[in-house]
Amino acid sequence: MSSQQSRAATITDVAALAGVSIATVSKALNGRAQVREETRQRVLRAAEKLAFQPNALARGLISGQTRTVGLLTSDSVGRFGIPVLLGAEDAFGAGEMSVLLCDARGDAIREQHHLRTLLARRVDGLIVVGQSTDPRPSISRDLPLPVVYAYAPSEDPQDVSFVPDDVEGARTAVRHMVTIGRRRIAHITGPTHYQAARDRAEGVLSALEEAGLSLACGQVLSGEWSQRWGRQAAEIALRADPELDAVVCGSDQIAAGFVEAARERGRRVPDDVAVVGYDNWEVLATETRPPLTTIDMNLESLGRTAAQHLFAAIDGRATPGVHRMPCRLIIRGSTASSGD
Amino acid sequence: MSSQQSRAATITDVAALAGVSIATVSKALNGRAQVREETRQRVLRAAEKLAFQPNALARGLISGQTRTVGLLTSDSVGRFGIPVLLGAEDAFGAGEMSVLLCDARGDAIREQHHLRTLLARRVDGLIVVGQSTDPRPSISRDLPLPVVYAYAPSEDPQDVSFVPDDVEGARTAVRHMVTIGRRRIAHITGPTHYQAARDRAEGVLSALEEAGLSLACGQVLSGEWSQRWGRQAAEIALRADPELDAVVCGSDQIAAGFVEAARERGRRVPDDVAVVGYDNWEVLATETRPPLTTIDMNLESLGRTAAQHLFAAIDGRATPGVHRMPCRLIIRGSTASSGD
DNA sequence: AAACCTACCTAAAAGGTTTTCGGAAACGTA
DNA sequence: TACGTTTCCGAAAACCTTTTAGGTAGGTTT
Repeated sequence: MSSQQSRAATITDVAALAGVSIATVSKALNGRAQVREETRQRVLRAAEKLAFQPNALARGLISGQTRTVGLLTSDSVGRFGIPVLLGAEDAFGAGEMSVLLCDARGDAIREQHHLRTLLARRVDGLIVVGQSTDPRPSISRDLPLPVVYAYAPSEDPQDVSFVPDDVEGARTAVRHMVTIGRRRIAHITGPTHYQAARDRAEGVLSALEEAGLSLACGQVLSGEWSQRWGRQAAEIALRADPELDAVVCGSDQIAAGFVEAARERGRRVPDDVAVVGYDNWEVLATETRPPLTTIDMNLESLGRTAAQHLFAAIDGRATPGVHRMPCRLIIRGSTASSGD
Repeated sequence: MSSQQSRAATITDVAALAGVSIATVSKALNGRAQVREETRQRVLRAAEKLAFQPNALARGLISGQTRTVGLLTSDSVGRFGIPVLLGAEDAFGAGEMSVLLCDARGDAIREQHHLRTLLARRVDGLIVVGQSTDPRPSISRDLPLPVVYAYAPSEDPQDVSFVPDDVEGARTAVRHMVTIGRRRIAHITGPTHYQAARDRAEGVLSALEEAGLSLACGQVLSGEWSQRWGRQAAEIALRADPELDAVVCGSDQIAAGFVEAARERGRRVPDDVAVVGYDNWEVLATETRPPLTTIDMNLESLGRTAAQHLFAAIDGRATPGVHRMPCRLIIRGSTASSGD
């Protein structure tokens, strides 16, 4: 504790220094009328001198508003929760809101515990961030404050949820392949017990149907969300369908594995086989050879939107239901023949 | 707002329901003596029924303690800040502390702004998380609360900082190479304007000297922190020194690039060339072929330690200075010939 | 000179909790 | 009965700020 001041200045200290009452200080500092300009200046100088910061606790006690929201995540380590978190923090940070971060580590007990302390702290609202797009139990029942779910929707349709539109995202990927002239398109993705895998497969199939094409390899190739599976699947797919000219992958990891294996087997990407990934996980997608065309779920934007919607809900204007947020196509070398 | 209760219960409501004064309620709930067991039970039942949660604002106003710490990060997107953040949240979450998250986006102005609001909220302490191990300006001067720096140390030696011991980490990597019988060891790393690159290079050189070896390739190969540079450097190094039998890389990204390029040039890893990375960035390190032996900076542990130290500092027990936290070697296939 | 207005400022209450101190009741003792 | 003890409970102050209602001083009008 090198240079710790005794204690933070209060409005009383400022009042004493400025030679006025605390009521006048409050009005001067908050821009109220009813205070002479000269007096206001005197107060301002005194506050400046004492580095006065109004105690947010006292203020919150009166107003009933803490200007704080809770961010309850179940997915600390994952790369999905973080961008959402950042988008939310971004939206709030612009104003005067602060974010109270709680990580439940996927444990319901811990989540309840955190919920209680957030309630005790009288947060104005709550954002619940999931670790996958699978629906999760609602916590909003009988809760005296607005709640918004991000990434993982609530099971209760009365709640407000924001999720990426994976079906449409996958459709976008397929349409892109069709646009660049590909006809034999396969789909390699993660475990089917993930909603994300099912949604993306659904999108792929519907877009293929629309284009009058059938799925290459005869079926969706489901495995893990790993590079290793991407490599394995590459061998399976390239053997099963030598005419294969495009692969839509369920993740960038899978796509990276595919690209690597295809390259080793002498297939040129994108000339022989075009590849599109999913997630736009930059460190991966930009480092493959060639860099990956991929679908970006706009997670930061999703987080920001969720936060903005929470503002609306705090003001009493909520729009229940699951809101599907658009994804966007990022074109890189794995589908663009003209270099990376 | 489907099922919003009118408003949270206060201690007055509990007192009325239990037929006692608010003072008695407070004492009963906080386990004070001076209250008959039967009365306590009555109060407890009333509180339970009303789902009473003591207002943390009121409580903090009295006690002068908010049981809240601020987490000020400049590195939202990076993979270094996050684990530290998690470790800190972990250490606090175990107790009753909450974390107020602020992201300055590397902007000094925004940092000042966040600092002011944290002060206004009367946080009990502050953790400042940097985005690299380069020293950063102190914010603790004349601040009326304890501050701990994590990952990026403060420029002021009076402050308390926790950083990974990169010099020793790099030495560990080299010693491992020597242990498995390698003699011609090169070092490929990131830009020298990073403290991390300089520290790791220093560690490599000192460990080589200790072992009586000289650096292969004649010099440290500095480039970017990217896979691409790892590939380029592989060509340079393998041409410059065909007898090369080990490479210590400054990051897993560089190591991944090196392994890939070496493989393509027909060098077997680890049989011909052993490779060790840095960071233990799992998604990368476990997906290369073979998986990477690497140095883990124990960032979560570092964050936890910083948080625990902040507790101590809040209690008035601080230990100024830069604390270097040990790294650990993770052995995988890129140095273990019998491995996967 | 009395009444009124305006401009500026202050006293006090409110918000919810904890803590201190005093008081009341019950009981035992002289 | 008078007094001291113990046990339990309640009144009130304190934390810091904002807001409301009221008060004072000076000037203007009748």
